[in-house]
Amino acid sequence: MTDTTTSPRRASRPPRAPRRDAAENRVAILDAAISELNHDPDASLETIASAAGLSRRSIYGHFSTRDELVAELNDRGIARVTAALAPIRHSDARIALALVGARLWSEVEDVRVTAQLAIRGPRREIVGNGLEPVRRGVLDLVRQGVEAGQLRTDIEPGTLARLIEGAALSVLDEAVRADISRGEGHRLVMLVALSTAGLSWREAAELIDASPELTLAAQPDASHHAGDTE
Amino acid sequence: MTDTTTSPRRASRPPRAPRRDAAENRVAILDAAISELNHDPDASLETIASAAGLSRRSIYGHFSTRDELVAELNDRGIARVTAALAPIRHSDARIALALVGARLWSEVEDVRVTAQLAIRGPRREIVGNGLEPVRRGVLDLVRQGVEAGQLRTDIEPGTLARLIEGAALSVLDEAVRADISRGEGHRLVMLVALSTAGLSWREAAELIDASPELTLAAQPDASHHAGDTE
DNA sequence: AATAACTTGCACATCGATGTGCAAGTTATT
DNA sequence: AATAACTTGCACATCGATGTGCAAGTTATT
Repeated sequence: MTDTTTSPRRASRPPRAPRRDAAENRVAILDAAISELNHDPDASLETIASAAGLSRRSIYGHFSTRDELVAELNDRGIARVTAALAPIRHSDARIALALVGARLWSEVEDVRVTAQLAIRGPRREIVGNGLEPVRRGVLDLVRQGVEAGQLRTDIEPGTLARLIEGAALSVLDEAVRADISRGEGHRLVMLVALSTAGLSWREAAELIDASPELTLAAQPDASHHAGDTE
Repeated sequence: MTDTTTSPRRASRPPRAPRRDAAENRVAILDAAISELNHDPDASLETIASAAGLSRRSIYGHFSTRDELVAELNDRGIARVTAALAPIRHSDARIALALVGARLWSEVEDVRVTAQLAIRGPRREIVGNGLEPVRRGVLDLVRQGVEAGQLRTDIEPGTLARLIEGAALSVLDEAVRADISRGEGHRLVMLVALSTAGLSWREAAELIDASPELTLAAQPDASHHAGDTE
């Protein structure tokens, strides 16, 4: 049990601090869970545990139920997404939307589980609540863009916002499927977001290339092949 | 057991024909399964049975295992998709792609389960095989369009084909979520497919409005199941 | 009206997964 | 070196779901 009793009992020796390896294992479990649940949303604790290099029993030392583990995953995902998207503000809604895609992309692995949980499955409603602020943000961007005459007006903003969200998700799916490089996926998700928003592919490319924020965002490391477009 | 023993035993009275209500129940089960699995891909047989107005036990009179039921659902879905998409051929790949979206849309309810199964979950590979021909078809269309200079060239055809597929799927998701009208969804799925393919929203609208095949396809009214095969 | 086809409800076996308790081992920390 | 923190393996209880057998009921069809 990792439970750290914070309440100091008087007239008793101070309890020893929790061990470091335990904390590492906790992280290992979370990482393994993310990875396994990406492949199969119903992966068992047994599967997750062994992917983390631990026994199933040990998981219960860190999370008292499976649901608690998943909830924690979800919270972290939401926190990351929120943190990544919060600072985005731009006079050009198109650029802002592309940025949303780009930032999301850089969180792919960790965020995908959350996204999936939020969209499908019986808990959709409950889990999705945490993402509400993010969705509102995207919706606001869409509205802003529509008013500025930069985005399509043939689809109702609310719907459009969700479609953009969905389009971005398919890029994440494709990324997992085809093991896309970081740089490639980065550009891809921006292109798709802009396309869904109504731009032609040439307009999208132009916008991205002309905008320093967007090209810069592509740099942050290319763990795979950094190779430019062929 | 619905098992119709076709082998005629000599020197015995001909076995009575299977009853009609049994066939109806079978259909009811399939329909209920489609509907329930749309909400929760892991819906139990109990849930499906009661949605069909039958007892769980009765399902085993029609399907010997749960997997068999799901497999049948899947086969039907594939058959319908294949049948709906096969006749599509058009000199303009853009129109053909929009048609793909439109035809898919008209099968929404029945097809969504199949699509989900094909994309997510541990059986992805296996289930997806049946859709291979369809996917090749879309890929061919994309290639055709790229060669004709009608579609975007900044995304590799294979990837683009899957992204279009994914975009269409999000419309289906949105449809279930927001209970979109048939006519609206019809147009939506075409717009999104074309947008993902690289057209600007104005180009897409123009193309759709100028093309009789596409506008006509929108008509087929809101009548539900036009009548099951056989 | 007779009969086969079907449905239902119950009891039961089985499976995979979750979650607990405990004793015996390891390992980080003091 | 001592000790608390942690992990492990086992046994066990429980749960929800699948699948079967069977006897007793219904209902379509002849």
